[in-house]
Amino acid sequence: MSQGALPGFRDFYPEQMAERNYLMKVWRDVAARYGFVEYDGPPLEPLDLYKKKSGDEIVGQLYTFTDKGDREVALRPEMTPTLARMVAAKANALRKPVRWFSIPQLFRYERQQKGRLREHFQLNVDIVGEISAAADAELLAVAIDVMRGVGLTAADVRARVSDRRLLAAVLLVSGVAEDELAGVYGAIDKMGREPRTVTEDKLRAAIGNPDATAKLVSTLDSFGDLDAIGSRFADSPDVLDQVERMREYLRFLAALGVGEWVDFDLSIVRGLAYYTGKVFELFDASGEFRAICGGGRYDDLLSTIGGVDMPALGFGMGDVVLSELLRSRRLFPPPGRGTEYWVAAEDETMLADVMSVAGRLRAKNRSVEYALRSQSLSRQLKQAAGAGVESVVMLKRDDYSRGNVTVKTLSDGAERSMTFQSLLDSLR
RNA sequence: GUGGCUGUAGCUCAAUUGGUUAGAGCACCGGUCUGUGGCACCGGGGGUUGCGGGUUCAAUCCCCGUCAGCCACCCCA
Repeated sequence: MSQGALPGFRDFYPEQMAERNYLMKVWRDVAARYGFVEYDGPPLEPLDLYKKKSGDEIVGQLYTFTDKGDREVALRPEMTPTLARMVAAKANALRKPVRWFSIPQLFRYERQQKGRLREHFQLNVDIVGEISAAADAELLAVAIDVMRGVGLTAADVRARVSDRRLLAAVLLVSGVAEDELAGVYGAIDKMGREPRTVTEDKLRAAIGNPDATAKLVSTLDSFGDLDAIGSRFADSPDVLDQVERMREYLRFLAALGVGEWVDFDLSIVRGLAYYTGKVFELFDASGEFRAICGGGRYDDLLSTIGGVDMPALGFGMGDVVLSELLRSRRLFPPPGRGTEYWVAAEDETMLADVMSVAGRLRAKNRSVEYALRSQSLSRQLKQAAGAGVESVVMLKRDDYSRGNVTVKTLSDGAERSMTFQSLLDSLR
């Protein structure tokens, strides 16, 4: 076996490159449809940029090294800190709200698994400077429209939405202490993937007040039902206020035409510590793959990183899981047509004539190939068929000396004789 | 980083429960069909059986290590 790429890194052969280009085109088209403009930043950043946001423990999961100028640097594991820096630097000059997107290649030093490599491309879409839930709805609609753009339906993919503030209100009203919230978040985040008894044990361990635990456990069944949450906590103004905000969000999503993709699910927490409000994840409905996309509101990050107080929200959608899903559903488009014309000569001494014809066709913006050495006509046609060209321009010695060529259509074998000039004239 | 499963040509798989020059199909390259392709036929390249060690008269097959892949944990981009 030859040694392949480094673990978790990919070689993109033409076939995979076509898939990657297709996906990126959909990403760009959909983002543009919503008025987002593309930006990019450096793939290498100061290590401090990530420490500032996530603390020192994140360093173990990054590609880091000391450069020749003695700087601690890291390959970017995510785009948001870079975005925050860039926006903060020009905060006053930018028209608000900022609607930017990017498709960075990101790196993470972790053991690879299906759907999770050490390198991937990720669509990042962010809105900065807008607190309205309309912005949250707009953001999720972009992610869902990408699903539509690649041919997936609301039966294939579900968007699960929640809000940190609603969850916090429910927990606090139930009697969970402020400093216990983080531990409870962890247990709730996993409740969809673990037996209920495990979740209950974790809650008991995380919460000091037994009454609070009992109340919470009895509420878990209602986590997917916003109305049930509302009626269960009807005596809590804090919860009701958040329930009403969630209803507004869901109304906006329906207005944007993506309501049928969305499920309310209070157990969506998202791991990142910086999310402050609405959060969402996109999953394939069969549960076969990892999350396709995750995002939400992170109103405090700009001030943490850039020293500018601006509300912000965004999502990341990686190419790995989505590509796996599209491959399994056979949704990648068939390879596009490659070369249009193949120039072949009946006479093996005519290679220079072949090149001349190819050159003039290329000057007309046509893609043209030919055998790079003199070969039998049989051989040339075989190569033309292998290359998948539509037409072969055949040069026969006597004919060509009078300015004539024969154009053969490979699909039906039909041949037409014409002057080369008329062929050129027919091409705009 | 921890644990489990797996590892034979580019791909999919064989190889009498250790037995001697590791095979086939597809793919690729070339040839014939006496200069018009996709068919058919013929031929060719390509494996130190992931790598290293051990047991044995003998290892693709058994044991250990290592690397890689897959899965779970961790963690989430």
